[in-house]
Amino acid sequence: MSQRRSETTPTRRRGAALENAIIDAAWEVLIEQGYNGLTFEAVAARAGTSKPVLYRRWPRREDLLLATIARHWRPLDIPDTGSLRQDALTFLRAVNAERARTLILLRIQLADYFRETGTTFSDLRRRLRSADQTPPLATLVARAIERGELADVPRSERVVNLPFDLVRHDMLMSMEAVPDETIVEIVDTVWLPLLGLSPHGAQAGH
Amino acid sequence: MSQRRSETTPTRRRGAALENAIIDAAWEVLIEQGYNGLTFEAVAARAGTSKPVLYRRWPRREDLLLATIARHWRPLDIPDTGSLRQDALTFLRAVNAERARTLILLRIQLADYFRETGTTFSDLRRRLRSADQTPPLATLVARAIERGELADVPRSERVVNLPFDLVRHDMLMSMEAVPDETIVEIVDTVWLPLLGLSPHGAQAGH
DNA sequence: ATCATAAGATACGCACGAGTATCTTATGAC
DNA sequence: GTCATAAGATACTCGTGCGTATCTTATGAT
Repeated sequence: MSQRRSETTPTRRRGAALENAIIDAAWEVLIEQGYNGLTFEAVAARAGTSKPVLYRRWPRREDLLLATIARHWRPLDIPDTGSLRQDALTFLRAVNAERARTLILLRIQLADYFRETGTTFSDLRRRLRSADQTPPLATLVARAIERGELADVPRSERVVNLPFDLVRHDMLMSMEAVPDETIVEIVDTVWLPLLGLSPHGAQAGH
Repeated sequence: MSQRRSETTPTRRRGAALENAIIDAAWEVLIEQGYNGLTFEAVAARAGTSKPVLYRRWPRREDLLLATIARHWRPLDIPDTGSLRQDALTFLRAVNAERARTLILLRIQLADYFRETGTTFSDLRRRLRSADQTPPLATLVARAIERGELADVPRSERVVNLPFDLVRHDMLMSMEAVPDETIVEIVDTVWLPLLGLSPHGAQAGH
């Protein structure tokens, strides 16, 4: 339902309150209608304001789009549970949670934007990150090596990042959350064996 | 350049010649402009014809879209080189070749269509396939077991289909062909070890 | 030669959204 | 209380495409 002011309280929003309402509206429209549905008209209506208000702040659609995404882009915490398996499961479940999943699915939601601008999802990620970051799974593996849980041998990035790539693959194919059993299977029957670990001591994944 | 007839040869196309020209034009527009760019106006212009000609054959945009995809949907041959590794490399390289890759990337090109219709890429695949098919990698693994190259033990679908999922993941992320070294790495450092094989006897991948 | 069919061209009314102009008036600084 | 600023509303021109109506005429069957 529109946040348009009711007639009995003709209060005009200003500053951060107004801009937050617009950015929130833009995010909702983007997620529900995709990039092509993200129009000034639709966002203004959803935010209960009017087009000149948006044009004054974001003269181009790309400006509005990037401001919207930047507001919702937050890196995930990297877990430290004491066990590589538990670290990986915790992290992948966080990736699969609604907020993080939605950001991954931007790869698809913004396909027309990438084509139109000749940019890529990686370009967008680089633009939004303050600095280069170690991939989270590389950090988890490094900690496991420190704990003596894993042998300190060279491993390809492909193998280290494997569970994240597989979870992301399933998300991109289904556009939905990945079942928890799938996350457990990926870690237990694919990743840990490849790393030279067995899930022998694994407890129930819940 | 449009296939519109030159004035010196005012020949009107009919039947298959006309329909093939339209479907070819539709495919080009779809691949270049995405689903939203696939308009009757754009396709008619590209095909060198006019909108009534399209509307007479395909009254709805979805009709035109599905006819276009059906014309280009062809299953890949499953290789039989005598070696699981070589079978997998050959198959994945075919997947990575332009025609097959383009069909995989429809997952992204048609994102707005799927959202609008509440359907999925899997629905589309089911609709286009004459019958349920064994996933190609399952066939390759079955043949390796028959040759005695692999132990005959139960294996999860996840593990069997892994290299295809990883190649597809990289394609969806980059919207481009996957480097050949990546395909070799996926087979040699991820898949074969998981299956209990070593690429020891592996020759150069070319 | 005749003729039914349909290709191709063009125009039309309509819907939708971009982007801007214009207006009223709420609002917060002073 | 005054006043500059901008929120919100509304209207406008323009561009684009939908889907259909109308027309001319090429074409292949007869």
